[in-house]
This record gives sequence, structure tokens and C-alpha cells, in this order.
Amino acid sequence: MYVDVILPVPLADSYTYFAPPEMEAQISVGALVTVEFGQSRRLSGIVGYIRQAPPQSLNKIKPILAVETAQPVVRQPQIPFWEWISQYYLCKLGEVYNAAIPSGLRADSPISYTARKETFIRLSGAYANNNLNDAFQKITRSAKQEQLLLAFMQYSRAAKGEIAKKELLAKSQATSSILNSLIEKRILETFDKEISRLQVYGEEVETLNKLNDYQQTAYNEILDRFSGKDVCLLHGVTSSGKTEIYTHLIAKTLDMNRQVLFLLPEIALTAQITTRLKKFYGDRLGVYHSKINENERIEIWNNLLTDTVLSVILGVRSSIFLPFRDLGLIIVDEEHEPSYKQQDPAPRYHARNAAIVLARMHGAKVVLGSATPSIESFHNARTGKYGYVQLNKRFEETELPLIMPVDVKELRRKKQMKTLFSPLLIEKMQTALTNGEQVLLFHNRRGFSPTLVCKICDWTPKCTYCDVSLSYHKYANHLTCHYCGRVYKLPQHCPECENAALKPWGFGTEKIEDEIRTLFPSVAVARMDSDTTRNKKSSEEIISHFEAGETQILIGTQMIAKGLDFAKVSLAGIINADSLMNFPDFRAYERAYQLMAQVAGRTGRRKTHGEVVLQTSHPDHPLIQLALNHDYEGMYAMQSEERQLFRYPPFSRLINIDLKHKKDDVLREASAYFCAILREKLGDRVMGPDKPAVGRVQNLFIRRILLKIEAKASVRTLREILEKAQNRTAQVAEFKYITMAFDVDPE
DNA sequence: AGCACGCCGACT
DNA sequence: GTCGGCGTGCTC
Repeated sequence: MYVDVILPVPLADSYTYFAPPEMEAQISVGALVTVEFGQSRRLSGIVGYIRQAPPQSLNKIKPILAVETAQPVVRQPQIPFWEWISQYYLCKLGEVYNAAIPSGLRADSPISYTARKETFIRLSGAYANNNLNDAFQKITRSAKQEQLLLAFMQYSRAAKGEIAKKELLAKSQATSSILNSLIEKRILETFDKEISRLQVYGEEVETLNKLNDYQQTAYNEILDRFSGKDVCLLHGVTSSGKTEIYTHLIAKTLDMNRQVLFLLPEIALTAQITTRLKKFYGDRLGVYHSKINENERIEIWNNLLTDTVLSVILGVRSSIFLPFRDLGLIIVDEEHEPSYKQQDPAPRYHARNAAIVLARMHGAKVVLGSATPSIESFHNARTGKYGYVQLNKRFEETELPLIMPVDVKELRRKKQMKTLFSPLLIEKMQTALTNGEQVLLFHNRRGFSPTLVCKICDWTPKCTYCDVSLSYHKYANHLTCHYCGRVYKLPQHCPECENAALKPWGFGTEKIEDEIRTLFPSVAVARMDSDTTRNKKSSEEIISHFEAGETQILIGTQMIAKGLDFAKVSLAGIINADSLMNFPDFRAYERAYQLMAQVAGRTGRRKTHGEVVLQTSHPDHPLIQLALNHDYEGMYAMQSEERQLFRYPPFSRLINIDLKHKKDDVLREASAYFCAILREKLGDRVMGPDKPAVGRVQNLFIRRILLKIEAKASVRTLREILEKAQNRTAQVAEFKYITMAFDVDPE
């Protein structure tokens, strides 16, 4: 018997091994096996295909060394799904396997699964037949031991005569020394038992909240769209009750004994939604995100593989790889969020789009939810590819927030911008604080990160390994590279001109926090960004303190704009709206609009009318005007026209190709060579090669080629063209060690 | 990618 | 004399 094994290597899709006769019975498609790869590596691979004869071209076939798990660790249709991902996203099957299977399942991983154990108590052998008179005889002189034994009898009855030590002590109010006496007298004994890490929901599950009129209408409309289409876009303003509608769709799917995948972006709001859903689905809900540990990951995986308890998975993008038995519904909440796209490493997949393919394989339906849909999804709804349902009423009829633009350029000219805040923002903050309301200040630091600059010669510190300025972290008092993570000491003086003074340049949330503390010394302020939320606890703490009203002003990056529900926020400030729009990226306006809408959505969520002060140098800019009027469709119309004109998605499919090499001149020649080959077939669909904004990372130079391919073009043909061009380039001796990274549908 | 092999320069 | 830098080749 011969077996094609998928291995975690970025090379061929699979490798053929020989299965010794005594192993044959244990081998099936989906089983994990250990094989030797090369002279010394031992890898865990997955059986992808079983064949009776080896391919003739092979002269050396190694044996399988061991079967790790005879039972398949995947279900249908996972492997075909991996194949789709590898084909569409131009990566190797092994790279998908690597991303899809939790490493703890694999024997070649340093972190392997260990079961959680807990100490349990049962009657020792002599009394196991409940012959307890003797036992009670032995302890007549100790009232406490007698009480504990009685308590043991009472509480262990329901669980076959055993109970967790911790639980017994808690319920009987006994101390461990009383218990130890009973153990020494050989009446009770301890033993270790493997227990699940998955949280047990102790309380009764609640029945679903009744939908109000307009929610019920939307719910019915979604079901109606599903009779003709597999995907439905639910376009609902913040606070309109999208989650309520989801809970009813989930319940309906569970009634049919089918499973649900609820996808959400990788952001701080997992905790809030988990609490809401646990109430209704209890132990049937599993949660899967980047902060759960490997052991828990494996228990969720195995539970889905063999049990039937878990039927709703709330998870981030990687949860599309879990072994679902029968998905009936996939919800992609905040479908426009860029964190659905995996950036690095391969597979660079988009979880929303991959989920739609996965749903088709399961015969499931998909709901895409957003207050500000991606241009792509709205376009698909407009052209009839997706169903479309709109929810434009807010819960309790709250009005949409009032957005007030402030012309900071004009104010600067009149010398009225003494701080980062305009007089209007300061006045509104004062009013809100006096009224006991809370304030959010939003600033995106991306592309405008604070660094140091020489006052005389404009020198700025750069990373030795990457072509970027270092970011200045005032509190940590050091410089870091945001590309490779290296930390540098603060230079004492400018090395270029020997001038002593370096001054901070650019500003981030830290600077805002400083100025706010000066402006409002008696007000409690918190800051939430990637620096203050390094560990899991800190972000939850910042949020809960703000929720509890212990802080009045919360300053932050994107993190504070997304999905969080704060009842007492009446004012939001956008410090610099221009910095949102000034990216050299075709999605810049879409993103800027979405962020402004999201920040506005955080205000006035309960009855109060929210206000937003939007600071900009271009108050008349069409995008700002659209944001003021909450005119999503206007933004769509504007963007749609522009994207059609310049061949951007959804009218074209983009593919970024990054070529890397340690020598810049070799790289330049190779890029030109590769590009010329591509142009033979693809003509003016090929843009570049260009030097990207960051032209060198980790000592490797980078050139970027962009392809703009017709949306309806065949993926297979394109893949063949790219493979051929790549092979031809690699045949040139000098270009052999050029690496290429493909990014299909870049975000 | 990740590993071994082999060649070269810098040390005990 | 050997340690380790990195260029090169190979993985069923």
C-alpha cells in the first residue's frame, strides 16, 4: 500500500510513502502519520490519498515510520477545502495544512497536548460496595469526619460515587485535613481524572429575546432571500439589533441539527459577544480565537471531530479550518473588517470569501453583517449575486449622531490650535464631562508614527535591517522597528551633525494622552492601543474600567472604534481625519468612511443624541461631506465609479507579488526579467515592478509587482502563467534564490 | 522552509 | 588544528 502524504512544507502538494503491511489496517485518509523527510527531519503529515501502486517515476520511496492517530483528524470536506484555498490563493497545500491543523495535534510539534487532570474522591476498595457501617464505626469519635462522609455520600450520588476534591470541600465546608483523616483510615481514596478544559456553563440557558417588529421583518426577509441565494448581506446601522437577528437564525439552524460558524474579526469585542451568546446556547457554544491556548484548541477540535455537543463556534478567521460535521449557517459579522484577511505567512486567505466557499461545500447559507459593508459585498448585493436586507432603524429609535467638521487649517492660521484639540472639541469635552458623560478620542497612528528628528539636519533614526524610521516610545524610553520588532537605545545626539538635540516628530496616542492630562488634570484618562494592550488582561481591564465609569476619557486607535458598546459615551473626537484618507491605497476612502462611521457609532447609543467632532484640513472634501450625511450609498457610488475606472476590485482581481533578495541589483534585474515574461501573456495587466514604501525588511530587498486581472478570468489559467514565469526566472542561475510571495485579493 | 554538506576565514 | 559563517542543493 502506498500513501500520498501532505507535509507541512512549502514544496510539492504531497509526497508518496510506503505503508508496511502491518500498518495498512490503521491507515485511512485524514490519518496523521510520522515520516522521514530529507536526511534528518521527522514530520507529521496527513494522509491525503491511498494508492495501490507507486508512481513509476519515483525510484526511492521511504516507509511510513508510525501512525500517530488511526482515526482521521479531519472530516469531509476539509481536504477539498484546503485544496481550494491553495489553488485560489496561490500557495502550497502544505502551507494550508500548517495553518489548518493545530500544532498540538502533531507529534512533531514541541507543544503536544496534555489532558487537564483533577483530583477526585471515591470510596476506597473495601467500602466500594457501600458496606459503610464499619466505616461509620471507625469515626464515631469525630463529628467532623462523620459530617464529611455524609456529605460525600450525598453529593457523589449523582455522579456514580465520585466527586472532585475541590467541589467536595467547598460543598461540605470541610478542611482538607478532615478529608486526609478519612483517606488515612482507608475509607476514602483519591484518584486523578482527565477533565475537559471547555467551560461548563452552570446556569440555565435562557430563551431567545423576542424580535421587535422591524427586526422580525428583517429576519423574514433574510429567510426569503435564502430561498434563491446562498449569501445575504445584512446592512444594519449600529445598534439596530443585528446580533438579535443572528441569535434567531442560529436557533433555527440548530433545530435542524446543523452547525453554525459565527465569525468575528480579531478584536477586543469577543468577550462581549461570548457573554451574550452563552446565555442562549450554554455548552453548545465553543469560542476559538488567538488568545485561547493550544490545549483548549485541541479539545475544541476533538470535540467537533467526535462529539456532537459543540454546535455553535464563535471564532476568528482561522476557525474556518475546524472539523465541522454539517454546517448549516455561517455568520460573518463586521464583514468589511480587514483582519479577516491573513497577511503573513501564506496561506494569505480571506476568511469571509473562503467561508462562502466552505458554505457551498456544506450546503450552508451565509449572512454577511455590517453597518458599512465592503465595496465588494455591496456590489455583489447590487448586482444580485447576494441577497440584500437593510436595517436602518436604531434600537429605541436613537437618532444617528451629529458629526461636526472643524477646519483645523483655518484654526492654525488664526493661531487658535494651541493643542491638538480645536476650541470646539475642548468645549464639547468640557460639557460632556460636566454632564457626567464619557468621551472617546480616536487617532490612528498608522503611517504617522512618532519618531525622533534632528533639529538641525533632519536626520531620523532608521532600522539597520529594514528601510523604515524607528518609532519613538516615550514611556518605555526606547526606539523600536515596527517591521522586525528590534529595540534600539535612544541616541544621545545626532550622529550626522553631532548636534545634541533630537526632538519628537509626528504624534500618536501617547501625545494626545499627555495633552489631555494637562488640559483636564482632575479627569481620569485611559489609553488603549497596541502598546497598552500587550496582554489579554489589560485590554479587558481598560474596557471594564471605562464601562464602569472609572475613567471618563478613553483615547485610542482603531481598537476603540470597533464594536464596543458603551452606554454613556456622548462625544467622540476624531483628532485628524485627513490621516485616515491619505494612504496610497485604493481602499483608503472606503476605510476612512468606515472608521468615521464606526467612531460615530460608539456615541449616543442609549437615547442621548451622540456628537462627533471631526478635525480636518479639508472640511469640504467630498468624503467628509458623505460622512456627515451618513451617506453610505453616496460613498459606494463614488468609490464604485473610481474603481471601475482604475481597474480595482470588485471590477478586477488584484494580485501582489513580492520578490525578495539580499542583493538589490540582482533583485532589480530578476524583477524586470520576471515582469517581462508575465507581460508576454498578460500585457498591461502587469504593473511595476516598483519599490514598495518599505523597500527592505530583515535585510532582504523587496520589489513589488501588481496584477490587475479581469474579475471573471480563470484562476487556473492565471496560476499556470505565473508558475511558468516563476520557473523560467528560477532557471537563470543568478536568480535561483529569488523568493516570491503571492498575495491574492490583498487588503 | 529547514537541514546538511562543504568551503573559507578567525580563533584556542 | 577546529569553530562557525553562509552559499548550495535536496527533500517521496
